[in-house]
Amino acid sequence: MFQSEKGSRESAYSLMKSTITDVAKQAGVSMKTVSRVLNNEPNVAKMTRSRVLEVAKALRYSPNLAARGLASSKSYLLALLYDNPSPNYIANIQKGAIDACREAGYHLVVEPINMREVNVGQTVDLILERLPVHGVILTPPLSDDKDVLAILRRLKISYVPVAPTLETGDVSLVKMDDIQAAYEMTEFLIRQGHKKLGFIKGHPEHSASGLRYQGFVKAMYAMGVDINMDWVAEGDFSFKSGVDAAERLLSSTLRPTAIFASNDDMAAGVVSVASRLGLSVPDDLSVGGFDDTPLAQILYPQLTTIKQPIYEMGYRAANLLINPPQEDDRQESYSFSHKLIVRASTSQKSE
Amino acid sequence: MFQSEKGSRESAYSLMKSTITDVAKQAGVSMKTVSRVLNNEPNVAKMTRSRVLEVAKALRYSPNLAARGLASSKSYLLALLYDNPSPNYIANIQKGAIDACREAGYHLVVEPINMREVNVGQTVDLILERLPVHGVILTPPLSDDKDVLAILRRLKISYVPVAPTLETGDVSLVKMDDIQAAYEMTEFLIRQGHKKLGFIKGHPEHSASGLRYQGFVKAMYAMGVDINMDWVAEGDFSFKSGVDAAERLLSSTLRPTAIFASNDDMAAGVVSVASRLGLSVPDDLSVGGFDDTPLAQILYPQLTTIKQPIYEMGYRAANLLINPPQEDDRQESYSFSHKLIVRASTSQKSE
DNA sequence: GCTTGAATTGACAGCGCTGTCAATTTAGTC
DNA sequence: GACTAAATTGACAGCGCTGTCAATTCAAGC
Repeated sequence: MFQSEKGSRESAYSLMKSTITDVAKQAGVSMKTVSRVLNNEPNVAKMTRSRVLEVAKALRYSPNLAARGLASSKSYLLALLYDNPSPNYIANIQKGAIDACREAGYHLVVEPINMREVNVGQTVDLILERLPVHGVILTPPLSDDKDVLAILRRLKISYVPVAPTLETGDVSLVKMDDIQAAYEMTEFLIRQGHKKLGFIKGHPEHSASGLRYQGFVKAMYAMGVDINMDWVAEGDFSFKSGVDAAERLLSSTLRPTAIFASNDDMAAGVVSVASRLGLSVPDDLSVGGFDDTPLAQILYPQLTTIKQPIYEMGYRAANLLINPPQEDDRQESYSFSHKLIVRASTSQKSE
Repeated sequence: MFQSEKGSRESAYSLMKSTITDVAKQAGVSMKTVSRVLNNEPNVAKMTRSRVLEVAKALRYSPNLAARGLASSKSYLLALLYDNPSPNYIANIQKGAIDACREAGYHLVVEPINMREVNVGQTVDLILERLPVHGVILTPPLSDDKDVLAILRRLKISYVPVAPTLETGDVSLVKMDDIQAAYEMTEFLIRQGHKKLGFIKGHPEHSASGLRYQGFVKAMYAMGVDINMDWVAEGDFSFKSGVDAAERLLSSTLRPTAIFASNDDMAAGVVSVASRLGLSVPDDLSVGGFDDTPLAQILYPQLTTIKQPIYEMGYRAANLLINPPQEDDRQESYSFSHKLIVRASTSQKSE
């Protein structure tokens, strides 16, 4: 029983890749039982289970993903589909997802998708038909892309959209409350004594843009402060667009005393324009951002901003794919909490 | 011959995953021949090849990665191992690698490795034993990690280190010329009339740090400018360390008129300290960075810096793994060219 | 002890593909 | 045309694992 056919595996086991057969022989059970143990299937006697586990450990056995995938048509692979928002956003989602994967022996395949391409659908189709992934994580703005969603459903691949606008109801999703977060930032600025508030919107195709604007409007309304549409500018989340918007908002003689930009990059643009115009931040102008990217702490002055639970969303998204909740305790959406981070770019309005 | 056993595949082929058997039947050849065509193996008649290709296309056939992997012990998977340098660096390497992968039907699995962990080796070992990757891309500082390299060799997994210090000779690597790049920046600053040059080193564990410093020293020497060791500071590539270093360098009455920081984040720290001290950049102090991260253009003033060929290195690294050069045209290392980008943070020294 | 159903285990086929090697066809020579 | 070597093709096994389903063991009840 302790004899292995394939040469002196015992003496050199630490250098060889052992198979499920090796473990089975050593443990004196069938391959199938080993398989059961390794997959946490029920109906294995406790004794047997622990013996197998022991042998597997001793042999440093680790299952071959390809073989598993072929036999079970599971792949232990998750895909992260993204279309380049900030590297920072992706890096964080990615880190969260990978940590969840690692706990479960899964791996993450990353696939950037260029949505400005002609055949986004075809690209996604090709990637996913070839790669037998277990599930897909979608980041904005892909979370709302009809074509992609349709393909995923057609291929019967489960997916979790991160921060989508549409809640289809048939699939779990992870999100944060952009409206509430923007509300809090706006409320904070107003409580600091600001009445002349400017706002810079994000990229029109990102669903978060609309939500953050909604939060701004809602707070202004709730706090009884008028919105001056001259102080609401379009942006696209880029630094450059923040600069452009700020130039418009700050050039007029009647300018806002605080500007809330829909993300940190644009807020950086505002700060930059302000210094060029000789305006002191925060003395002459308070600036609020959104995201809490590393940038927020690198700028001078450091940005007051909203810390998004990006890592957490990535982690949970992967987790939902790996351990899909049972029907009865499935939630439609999993919401994660943000945090208002007050730094030096905002201050009490001095009358 | 046009009859498929598995039901009406023809009528619904666009919705079904077709197998190599389907293609073989349709094309009237054996599975093996189809396999040959799909893998670009030699010894297939041209006619046959094109016919198979046609059928495959019509059937929208795409091979099952798991099955392929199992049968050939290739996996069509590349792994990117990294230990969190800047998200930006990773994002770029990743993008380059993925583009190369996509051209060849490969996919990229990303695996962050925390080098401060106790058992880095074991972690890597586990990941790679489980996941049958075709090759591994190593980013600094993993490129120089003895344990990791040893494991890779033991598992007989080919790898390409990005910007390693050690050139072992038995493996191809991609790099840029950090010494030359730092030389150019230093030379540039000197030619701008600066004689009082400060330098901030990078993280001691990253090989690039030493190289960049070497370039600085070499240029100073070549241009006949003395190095004042009081103006050479240790850093660790973080913004914070740039701030600390700058505070030291700029606090003394006899301060440098230009500071070359080993990366953009630290340069940002310098700029930040300068503004706080009321020094104008570039009038009172020129600042040079390294990397050309997005940050470089967001800062005010925008940074003069070195643009690294990060994307290109990622692309080539993946490419080298997918299409290993033949012995006779194999190069030991593939070097990519950087570029000095002059922006607003440096200026002619006014006497 | 014997029966019965539940718990546990194993035999075996086969996932979709490629490696091996033998069979067949083609081209080249005399 | 016969013969040989080269080019092309195919039959078949098997990669390492899991699903299916049948076999075996166990515990409980009479």
